[in-house]
Amino acid sequence: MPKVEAGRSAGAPTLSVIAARLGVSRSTVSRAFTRPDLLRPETVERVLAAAEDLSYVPNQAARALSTGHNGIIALIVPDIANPFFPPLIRAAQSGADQQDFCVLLGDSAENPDQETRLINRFTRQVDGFVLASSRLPEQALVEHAKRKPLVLVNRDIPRVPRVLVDSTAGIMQAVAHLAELGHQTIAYVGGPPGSWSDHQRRRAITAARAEHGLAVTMLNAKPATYAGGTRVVESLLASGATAVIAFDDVVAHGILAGLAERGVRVPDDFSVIGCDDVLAATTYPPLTTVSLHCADAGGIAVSVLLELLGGRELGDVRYSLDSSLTVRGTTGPAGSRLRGSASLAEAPGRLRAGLAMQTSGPQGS
Amino acid sequence: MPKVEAGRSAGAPTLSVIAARLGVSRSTVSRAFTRPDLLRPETVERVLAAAEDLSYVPNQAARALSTGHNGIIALIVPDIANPFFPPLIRAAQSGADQQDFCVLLGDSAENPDQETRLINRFTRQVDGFVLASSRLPEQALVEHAKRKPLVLVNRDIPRVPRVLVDSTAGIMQAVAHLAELGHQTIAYVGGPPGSWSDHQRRRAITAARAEHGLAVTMLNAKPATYAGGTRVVESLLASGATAVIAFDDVVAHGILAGLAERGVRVPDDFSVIGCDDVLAATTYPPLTTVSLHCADAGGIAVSVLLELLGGRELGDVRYSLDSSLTVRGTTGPAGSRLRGSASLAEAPGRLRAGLAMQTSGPQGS
DNA sequence: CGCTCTCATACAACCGGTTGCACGATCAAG
DNA sequence: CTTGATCGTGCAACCGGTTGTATGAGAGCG
Repeated sequence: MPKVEAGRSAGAPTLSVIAARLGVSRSTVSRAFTRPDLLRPETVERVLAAAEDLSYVPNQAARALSTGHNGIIALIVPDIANPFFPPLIRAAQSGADQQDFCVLLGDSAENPDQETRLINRFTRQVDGFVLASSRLPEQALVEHAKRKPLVLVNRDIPRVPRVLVDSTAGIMQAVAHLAELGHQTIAYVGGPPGSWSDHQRRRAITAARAEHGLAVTMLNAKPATYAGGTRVVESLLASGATAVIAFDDVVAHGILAGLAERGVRVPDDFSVIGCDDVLAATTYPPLTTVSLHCADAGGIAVSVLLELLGGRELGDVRYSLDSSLTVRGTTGPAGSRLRGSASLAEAPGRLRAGLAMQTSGPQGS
Repeated sequence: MPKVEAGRSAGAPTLSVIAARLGVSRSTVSRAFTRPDLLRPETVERVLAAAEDLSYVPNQAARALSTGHNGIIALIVPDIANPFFPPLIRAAQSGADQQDFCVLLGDSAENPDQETRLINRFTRQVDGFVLASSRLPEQALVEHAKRKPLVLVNRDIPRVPRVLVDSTAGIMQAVAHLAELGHQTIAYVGGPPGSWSDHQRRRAITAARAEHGLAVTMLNAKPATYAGGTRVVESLLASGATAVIAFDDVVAHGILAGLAERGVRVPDDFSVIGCDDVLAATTYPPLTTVSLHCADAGGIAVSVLLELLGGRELGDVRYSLDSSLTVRGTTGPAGSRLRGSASLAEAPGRLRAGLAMQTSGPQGS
């Protein structure tokens, strides 16, 4: 069995080998691949046949060296395991692939320093960047954008190409939906600090609150994970809310679990709305959530980047993808919560106090 | 604002620029980075300072051309969005990063042709491959392994380095667990054709069945997704089983949804066990599942690959990671299923027949 | 004081493609 | 039959590093 060499592959044939074999020059062989229109069709034919025969694969490093582009773009996300990203990554990879680009993936672990490290490392080998939900300060991003073509996802910085998954409309619909169901006090459980999406959602909720005359308690899942969602349930119930909008589907599921543990039934006693619509397919009842086009964002970001690489002048690019509420099974009419008493029996003092307060308030529908 | 050039970055300084500026030769500059021990410390100092000053970044393509290695490894998975993979990908990326390697990610969409395309495309730019759950025929993989260093995850091919997430132990425990709970007829809902994991799980179940004297119905989720899981519920109930082991957590959740739709309560009426333990954090009650060390698999695969690239001779590498059952909330004692009659009331004819058959059989516990 | 020997650095070839330009052949038009 | 355009191909420089070898300066030694 032939041993595979570590560095350059064993007998990987080069242009010269093919050229020698055919008695033509290296440039002819090269052109057979890059500019076949300059060659006699028959010559192209011969070269390709020989290449095929030797299973020749052009050396991309050499090509990159002379042409100045590598055919690679970098995609950096804060957390691959966050279900928001895989669809985005997949779309990005597929879009890149269609135009003969590869994707270098980086996971910054929600850590700006790590993100910077990755950017610096990748800079050597890629033609451009897509940074999804970057946690870097605006100034740093502007700086990087000057050095290499760069497209942001879910960061809104003027004059830096960006693709935004805009949850405003969906969140507004979510609030309206809860209002229609008769909820009067709701809560928002926020996400990680520095998250553009979180900011945007907070703003949307605040705006919608006025319109519908609701009381909104702002809480935070710390961290913004399933466990964080479960943990926040105590304050959530104490707040007197009868419905919650969560930063994302993961937190929403954590909240669902926390509610279930306390015997609070969903949607009978409490309504829960998620955000992202990436986990709908994993619970029963299925989660009412704000659907975003996160996969599209990945595809669009890549195509913008490739346009940029193609040298096109695009001006100030700012794509905004809209959103809408998808009503499924975790939202229902308000006012029935006090029937379920299991939660009261088991509830700790603070929770009970919260419920008592709630009782004295006005009850809708 | 300085325009960023498409191809090679605007004024990206090269070795020569630094060399000229310092009045030294290019090789000296180069060695300041690669072999500083050959230079006078003071010289190294000066070079590094100048490099820093000009924010010099070595051109990886040029480096790759002369050294023969790119500092990139490829990782190809069948489906990024399958929650089994993100932890694996993250571990792989992080492991690679620690040794100054980058990861090119490919998604084959469960399609062997696409997988081959990606491999061929990537071959130009990477030093080696990690193929996770490859859908390629054994022969093709052996062939590829001859050309480039390659490590498989969840494919067991002699003389090709491989890391296996072995679910046998966990599945055995799962069957034992169900037997202890008094289940006598159980079902296995299998995964995608060609999946090594599915094969392995089938074998484990078959082996365990004999030991515990259980009847096992083999079913298939088509496709092996949430929707497929939901769809298989009808035949599942018709089979007379009172518990099911699903190919993976996603299918298990689909089954949970399908059961819930029919009013079959879990775990009171029916027990469900998943596999992978990657989605436990998304339902209530939390899923009883077979825990695998999928993240570890990614990390190990990468470190094996890097050892290979380092030129180490490792012999026939075959890592096997074990598994175990994690009991959570979706499994319970058998025998109570017939109490829940909602499902009977709504059940279509075939389902009812299935239940009738079941009734005539022996009932445990 | 001259001769090694060592050390730091310079020179130049090379990695494997790409590409502007030159050259010779072919062919049509004058 | 000459002339000039056109076409196909070869030549050679170049991309930006790496690395084996040559060179020169200075230290150590007799």
